Amino acid sequence: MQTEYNHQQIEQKVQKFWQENQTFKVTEDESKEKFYCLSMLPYPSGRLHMGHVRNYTIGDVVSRFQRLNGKNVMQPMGWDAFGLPAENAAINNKTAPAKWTYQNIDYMKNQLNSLGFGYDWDREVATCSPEYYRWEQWFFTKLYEKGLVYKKTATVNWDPVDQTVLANEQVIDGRGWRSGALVEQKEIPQWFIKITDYAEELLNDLDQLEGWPEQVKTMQKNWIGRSEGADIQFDLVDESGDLKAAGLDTLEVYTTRPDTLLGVTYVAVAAQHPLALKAAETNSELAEFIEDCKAQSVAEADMATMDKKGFDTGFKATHPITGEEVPVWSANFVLMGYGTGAVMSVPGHDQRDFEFATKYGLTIKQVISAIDGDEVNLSESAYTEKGKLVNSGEFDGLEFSDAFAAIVNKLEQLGKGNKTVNYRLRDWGVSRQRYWGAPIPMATLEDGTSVPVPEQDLPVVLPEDVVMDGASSPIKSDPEWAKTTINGQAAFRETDTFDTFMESSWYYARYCSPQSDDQMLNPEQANYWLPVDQYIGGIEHAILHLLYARFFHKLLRDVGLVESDEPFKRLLCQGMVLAETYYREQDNGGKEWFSPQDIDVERDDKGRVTKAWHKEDGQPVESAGMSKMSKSKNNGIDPQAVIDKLGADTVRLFMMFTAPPEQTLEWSDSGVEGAHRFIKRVWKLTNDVIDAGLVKELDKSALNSDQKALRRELHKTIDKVTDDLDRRNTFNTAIAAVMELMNKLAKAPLDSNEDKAVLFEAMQAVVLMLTPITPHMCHELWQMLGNEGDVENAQWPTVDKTAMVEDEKLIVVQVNGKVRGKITVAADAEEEQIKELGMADANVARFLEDKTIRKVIFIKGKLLNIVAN
RNA sequence: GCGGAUGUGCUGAAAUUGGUAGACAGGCAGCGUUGAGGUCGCUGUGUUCGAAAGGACGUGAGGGUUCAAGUCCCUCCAUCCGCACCA
Repeated sequence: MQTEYNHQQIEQKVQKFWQENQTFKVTEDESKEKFYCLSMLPYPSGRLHMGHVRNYTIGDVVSRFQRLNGKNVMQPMGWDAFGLPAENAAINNKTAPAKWTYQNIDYMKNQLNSLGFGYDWDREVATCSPEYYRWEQWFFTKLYEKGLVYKKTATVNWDPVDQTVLANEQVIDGRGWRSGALVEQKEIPQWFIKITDYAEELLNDLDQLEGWPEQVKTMQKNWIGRSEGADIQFDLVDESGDLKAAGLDTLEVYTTRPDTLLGVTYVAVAAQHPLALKAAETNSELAEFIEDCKAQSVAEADMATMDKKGFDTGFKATHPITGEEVPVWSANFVLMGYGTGAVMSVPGHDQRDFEFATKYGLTIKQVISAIDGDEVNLSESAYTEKGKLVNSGEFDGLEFSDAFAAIVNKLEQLGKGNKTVNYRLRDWGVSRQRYWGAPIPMATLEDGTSVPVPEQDLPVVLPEDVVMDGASSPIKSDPEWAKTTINGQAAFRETDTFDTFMESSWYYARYCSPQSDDQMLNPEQANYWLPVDQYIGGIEHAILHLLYARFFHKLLRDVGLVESDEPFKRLLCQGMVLAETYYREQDNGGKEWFSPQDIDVERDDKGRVTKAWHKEDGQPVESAGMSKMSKSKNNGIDPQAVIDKLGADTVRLFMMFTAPPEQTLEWSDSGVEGAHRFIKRVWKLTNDVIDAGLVKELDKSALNSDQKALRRELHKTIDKVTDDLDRRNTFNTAIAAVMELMNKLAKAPLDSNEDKAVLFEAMQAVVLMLTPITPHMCHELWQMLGNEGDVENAQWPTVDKTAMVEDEKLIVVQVNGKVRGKITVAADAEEEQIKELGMADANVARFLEDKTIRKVIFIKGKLLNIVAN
């Protein structure tokens, strides 16, 4: 008796079953191999978007696959609940950020359940809850005690109209997004964590991460940016002694090219450098230049592309080796907050210095010549290759590494410098001047000293019942909130909050003991589960989040909470989800964007889109191709609508089939429908096999050759799918293999007992193989096939190696590398025999006519290439 | 600008170790089922020459290594991601 495939009924029923049976609840079990599968936790923005659906589908497929393979699988989920959007929503909707956040969490949790993800919800964590962030605050005070936390001034974007600090994304073309005022750079004191103390280890331990994509490791390596160079001191010419009195009589610079030291023709300092400020006291033009630099972005991308500008401070520095005087300039591309705020300039051999020197008429001196003796031309650009020294006195003729060593040695003798290792990585600034974040557990005593909030006073709770006025943080504008006493002394709390990267840097560890209320982590539980076996998230987190989380793990290790060195064994970075974009030009030159769901298209006989128009008004629209689903282009597809219409299994299947996980995925309505058709075909074939009468016992010796061939296909498919899901993470090819098998199964006869037994074996395996991807349907089909127990607790199918043995092989025959024939030979045929058969092929023979055979290449079981002329 | 990736039919893609390019799907076309539409099933579908057999060409562009290159090497182009306060 056939039953109709009804996704709503099935999915609701199965989801209820999972919930009632707590199917995905896990505890530590030493008798089983553990598998910790983690997807990056979402920001509760209101509704799930397709990017979430893709990310979490991958995680759920991996989890269910590992479970079928007998592992004790933990798959938790939580909420990265602090952040800027809650503040914006609060201002717009006149609600408190906390209320908005909790409502979103409720809604999105339901959505996650409607997609059938197998989470252990008992481990749920919301990072905005005091039970969570109290441990982050505690940990921060531990780091403070260990000397890993310090305070220094750093630059922020300041909106002078709204009187508020802006995030980089709130600065558009140099102006505040709400006020439109020109944004200024402002220096304010902020807390930093010394990630640079761990730079070496963060770099070296990348080698341990065999399960990480090379590209991510490379990006991290470049980000950390270890370099070997030298710190070099330039004394300033200080006849009056004023500079010495002000402590400004030397400049220290770092360079990776000490071999070019003799080519230094000037030194540049940041606009905010004390030396520049001192010079500006008596030079109003310089003061103006420094003022202009305040309006300039400090983002690396802007720094690299902006106009290089500078101004002569009038000071002179003495070259540490030659004793020559070189001018000291102030330059907009030197940052006060990075390194020493000063650089030496070698315009002959550094492109940026070259452009600067050319612009301001500074001396350009060649000190490097090409090793191959080619002429070095410094009229158009700098010569940045490493080469042989010239015009460098006693160092002439040395090549890079000898020159490096000799010059550093000389500097050491003179007491003017030394060899150092430097990192591009900067310390982690964790202060944010915002309300919706974890309060930084520090306070200032009346004498101005900073102290950590004592453990018994934690957590410092963020008040949740607040009104946002759009400018100042409620805990900053309330004068009472900051007042406190620390160890009996009056003090003011820190009103800045933590960078939200703090919360996401240790949540993976908290999931192991989420309810622990006497310590940050329960080390026993943490060490059972950690490290995470498979971590899945967006490539956009490849550097910052993953680096901070790796750093935190090492910090947790060093306070004795975890044993491992690295948090994430294997990493998968999934690509973005794209959709078509359509627009119409508007009178004001802007574009009006239309949802792809409101557009109809016409195609030519090749299937190419020739015309597109809006469904409602019938008027044409322009296509702007595929781009990332976004509000600004109005091309987001709401997952909920698709789940309601076609079911969660269909959405999951489409997501996993359409592209390999690390590539971008293009949304396609017809593709989704195709996925739905496949699901119905599996449903129907299983029902056909059941209706024909189930034969569960298979007598392998009674099979005819077609039946044997079908079993061979089956076991080859199991073999491939297992490898694709386990080692390769190529879910798309795994599904394609099952589809191919299904096409063959659907055409197979279902008459004899042997037919039925083979089909039963095959459908059992198909259902198991699809269970990770379309779990609702498979749960139901597994029961309909008469199995005892639930598919969630079943065993992944095993490969019958004997069924895979082939007695014939197809050999491709090439002449001079081009395919001219294909022959089928016995699997155990000898090379000589295959050569004979190959040359005997009529078409092959035709191409060998009148030619002499020079060489024959034979690749066993695959190919024969006859080289002839 | 720097760093990382991607580029294959009409479209999404496959080719795992240098060995049959285009599996699997979508679209389109045709046939069947149906009163019709939809559904469902079947067939065809890289370009080009040819009645066919079969041939030539073809993996962003150009060059190279090799018996053999989508895959390795060099140069270039285009697109996407990250660049430290969005998450």
